[in-house]
Amino acid sequence: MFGFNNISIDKKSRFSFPAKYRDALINSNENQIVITKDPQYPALKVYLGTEWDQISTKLSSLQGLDPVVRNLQWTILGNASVCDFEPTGRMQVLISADLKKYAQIEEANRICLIGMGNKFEIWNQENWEQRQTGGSLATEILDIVLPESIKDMSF
Amino acid sequence: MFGFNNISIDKKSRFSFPAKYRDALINSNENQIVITKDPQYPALKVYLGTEWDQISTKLSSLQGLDPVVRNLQWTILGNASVCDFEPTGRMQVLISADLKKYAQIEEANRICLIGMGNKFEIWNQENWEQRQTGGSLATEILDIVLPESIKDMSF
DNA sequence: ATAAAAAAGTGTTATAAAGTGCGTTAAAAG
DNA sequence: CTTTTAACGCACTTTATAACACTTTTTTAT
Repeated sequence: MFGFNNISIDKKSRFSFPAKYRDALINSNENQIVITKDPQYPALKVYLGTEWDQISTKLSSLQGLDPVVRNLQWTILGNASVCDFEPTGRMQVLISADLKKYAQIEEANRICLIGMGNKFEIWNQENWEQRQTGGSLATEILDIVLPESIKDMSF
Repeated sequence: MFGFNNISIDKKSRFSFPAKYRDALINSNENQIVITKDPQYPALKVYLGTEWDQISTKLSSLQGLDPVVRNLQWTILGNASVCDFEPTGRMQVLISADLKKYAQIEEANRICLIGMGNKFEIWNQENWEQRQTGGSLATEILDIVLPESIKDMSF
């Protein structure tokens, strides 16, 4: 599941997955979708249920007394929103007010949904364009020294 | 059980778990909830009964001559408040005056309840926002050299 | 020590807000 | 032109919270 999509969100903050992903979603047998914060950019990550189970299990098991680990746990686990998901239906997903704020899509009625294979990202249109043209964003968080325990994880 | 929730506490210092966690709580078959102090931050930890049994058993079994271990035992075990909990009911939990003070939510009528998988955290709203945006808090306790005995525990 | 008063804890209900589902219209694709 | 997809609007359902009433415990005064 790849590619760029500019889609609408309704008054109740729901978006629906583009129909082109339906078959893949049905085949992957998912009934849950998880949205959470991207730890580095003002964007959201969208995981399928089984993918999320793996990531969250791994991340929760790490030593939480390490402040870098704890920060990642807060960001990723502490902001995750799990939704029931029916790929045969309308494939709608709600974005919480909190996550909208983080991704700077509070006011927007359109968002960018980027297919990244087994996960998606949600971006504010302007931020996405700026990244694509090589610009950097004010809120980037890049200079973290990662502990060994999370070096082999891909979020 | 994941995610951020801004919820109210009533005049009697009770909060109720968001309904979205009900199914998970019923399935986990819990009838007790334990609230205690977070050893590093001005926040509270909320454990399910069975999870608490494991943590508290493990922690109490550690030898208490090491001052770091002793401090963790005091903080976590010595401040735990066990409540009966009925997931089919209103899912209400009382926060003691002492714990409210520790988490700096004495005056607040709203708190942040953060789902971290198998446990929750309770934060004062301002502190949580500050942590999320990378700020540090005055009361943080970070520079601990951990003894081997607790390196494999995740609280 | 007892009774009254105050405080703390528990439970119920009503109302507004948030979330969900579904039909219709509009737009795009084949 | 027909079919599919996306967007919108409305109605229904669920949830959150504040207000209130009642019970139990603790404190205070006699």
